Amino acid sequence: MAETRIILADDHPIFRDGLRRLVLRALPGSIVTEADNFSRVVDLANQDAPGLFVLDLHFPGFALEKSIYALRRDYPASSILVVSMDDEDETIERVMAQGADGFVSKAANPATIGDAIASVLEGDIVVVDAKAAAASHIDTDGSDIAQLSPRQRQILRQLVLGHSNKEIARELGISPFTVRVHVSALLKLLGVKSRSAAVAAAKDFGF
Amino acid sequence: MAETRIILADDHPIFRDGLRRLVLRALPGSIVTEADNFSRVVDLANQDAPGLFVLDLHFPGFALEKSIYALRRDYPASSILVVSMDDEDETIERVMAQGADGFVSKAANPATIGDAIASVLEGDIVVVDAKAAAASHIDTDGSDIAQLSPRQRQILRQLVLGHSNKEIARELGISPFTVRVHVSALLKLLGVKSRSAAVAAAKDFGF
DNA sequence: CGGCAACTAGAACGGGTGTACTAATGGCAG
DNA sequence: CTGCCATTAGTACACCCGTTCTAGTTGCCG
Repeated sequence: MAETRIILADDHPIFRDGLRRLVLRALPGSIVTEADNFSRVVDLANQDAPGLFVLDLHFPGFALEKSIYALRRDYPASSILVVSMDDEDETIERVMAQGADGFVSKAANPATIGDAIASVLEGDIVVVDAKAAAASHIDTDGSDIAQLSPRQRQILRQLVLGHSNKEIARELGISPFTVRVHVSALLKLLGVKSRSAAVAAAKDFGF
Repeated sequence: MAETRIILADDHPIFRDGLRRLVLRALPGSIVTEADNFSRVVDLANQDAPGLFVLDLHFPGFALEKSIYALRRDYPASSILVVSMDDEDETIERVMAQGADGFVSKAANPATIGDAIASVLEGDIVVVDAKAAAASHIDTDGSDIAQLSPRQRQILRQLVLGHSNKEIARELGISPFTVRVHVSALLKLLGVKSRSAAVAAAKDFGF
């Protein structure tokens, strides 16, 4: 719950984004900084030693047989978690032998990765290979959103843009009163009590 | 802007999540359904032929030399975009030769992938290899959020949970008046005009 | 120690939000 | 054709939100 600093390195923007979301979910209130190459990782760590490194296994400047060891030496108080596409047993062994605190396959489901992040920061040693990853049967969470009427989805999109009822009315060419009817119905369907919560729910789905 | 249906297939949950967000950004109002294996893709397409398939190159049940052709044949009106980690020239050639409408490297930055999705749906043929992907210099968008005070970040976390000022006050053990002061300051710093917009901004960052 | 920033609390005001009604229209399935 | 649902519009009411004040208390940096 503290102000843990976390340095996240991966050269694939989509993956980096996904990992940041996971970290912020697993460790609410933590401060995540990102890098897409190893020298940037070192820069960031020099500015302020993090509680945790979350590292991809293949990104510019990173060398398995050197980089983990270097971080271990220079930032002994920081935990190191490696997240990799390559989850061969041999690779995992080499990573752990270099002194990492954890290894997680990128094929693992989000909840599992989140748990691993939290555990490693607690001081545990964690290994999640492809077999332990488990097929995350696809979220039916979207079902709430999928069952909205077309107009309601349209309204929801406006809410996500932070628009007021008046602005939405102008945008869609209908009365503000009508907008309120739609919003009210929307909140009931999403099972939330305020438009802010509706925005949060929609954004969780990716809206 | 219509109600375009899109089927998204990838067996890596994090990547699938990221792609869904990209699709929903690139095509607001579209309806995205997901699959982590090819037979599920076919099931979904049979229920309702999509305007676009967004497919990973390696996932259970998918065979490059058969599956793209099969979709082309059974759903001739649907566009097909392949998104792959493997962005060798030879692989791209094989994918396009099978009749895909587009190919995008997973290393591409989100904006580029989003553009590709929109273009393919417009009927264009698009190829984005690793060289065209361009290093998406890391978003400093988070800077807005990074410069918040600890208390403000704490308040923001509460906003994202959809809590009212009264609830936040109870949660943090302070007066509702004080909460309003924090929220007001927060909105100014984030450059938004309402708490809903603040939630949207925070969620975009991954909060 | 003096000044600055963060956090706290409250008053006052204008406007926004959410619910509960009534009511009318158009479309589509049975 | 009839009933149901989505959409539209309005009224009324209670409550919440966001801004702008003033003002007191920390704690830290120079």
